Amino acid sequence: MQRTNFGELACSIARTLDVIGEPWSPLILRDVFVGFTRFEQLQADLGISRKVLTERLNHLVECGVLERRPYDRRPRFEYVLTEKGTELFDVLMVMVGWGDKWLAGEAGPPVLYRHHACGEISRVDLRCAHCGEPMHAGDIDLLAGPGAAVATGAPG
Amino acid sequence: MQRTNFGELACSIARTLDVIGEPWSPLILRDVFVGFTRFEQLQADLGISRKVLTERLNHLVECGVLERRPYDRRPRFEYVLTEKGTELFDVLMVMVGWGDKWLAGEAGPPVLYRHHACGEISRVDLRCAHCGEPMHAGDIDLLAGPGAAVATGAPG
DNA sequence: GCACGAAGTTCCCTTAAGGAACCCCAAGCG
DNA sequence: CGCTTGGGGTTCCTTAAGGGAACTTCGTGC
Repeated sequence: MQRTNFGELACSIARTLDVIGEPWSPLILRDVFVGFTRFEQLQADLGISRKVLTERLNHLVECGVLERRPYDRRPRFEYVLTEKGTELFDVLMVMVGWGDKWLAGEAGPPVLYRHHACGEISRVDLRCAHCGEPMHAGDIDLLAGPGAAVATGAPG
Repeated sequence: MQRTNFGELACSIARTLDVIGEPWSPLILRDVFVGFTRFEQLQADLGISRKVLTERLNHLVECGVLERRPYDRRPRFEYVLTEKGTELFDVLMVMVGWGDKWLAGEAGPPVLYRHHACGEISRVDLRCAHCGEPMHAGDIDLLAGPGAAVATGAPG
């Protein structure tokens, strides 16, 4: 599969996909966040091919999303989220919110989030960073930004 | 590439990936949102293979994220976001926020969002739907929910 | 010095993406 | 009526990526 490289597009969605758009990558980040930080743990939990897991981990480390660090005098390593990677978890939380609403069905959400600040079972909601009001697809206009390419198609 | 099917996992991230996890799907949704709603427009703007575009559109329609509807007496169709698809745009907005912050570089964001409610150029922020305080990776505990599988690995 | 276990590598097979050519169908036109 | 046009796909071939299992490497511990 000769896959197109999205990273060159003047589009932050495409660029983000270049980091976590490959199959398994979001699930790897989820597992690392949950506490499966070692190669064997990830491989066993996800059932991913060892070859692909190696590739994904290397890529995520190169992108600065994960950090590979030794945890033993023997050559043993664990993968931990960097600040950049931790912030990427926002994307996953929103995916969970959507999946819980539209795909969970009768059984209900497989996982619940308890919010530290209020102690309640809750979910994320998108708000405007400026005024704090809800901010969804219908609440915005798109404008060309400073990094817009000169003559490309759709923006992102 | 015999790709593993994520949809069966008791994990809302995996389930959401089953809908938009394949290459191009998020970019197709972005384009549809921006106004590229026809096959030829999407193909030309994205530079995607017609075969793959056909597959992706069919899948997104099957998943209830897009609706295919005629716009002419001739067999001409356009793809529009359903409510389910519109809400999925939340995920893309958060991806844009992260990409703008971590990947845009010197040039700055390629696209700006103006929020209708306040009229300002802004970005999304994740808040607790219950108390309204910020809600990010470090602000939550995970608990098993009603839809949790009995004996699987990491939750989602 | 031998087994062990984590962390990869290597190899082969299958399948998905790219890309270009081709097809179908309803108008529109002469 | 027959020809052309253009949107919306389909077909076919090539290439590369994922799956899976076997193999390697390197420090410990016994």
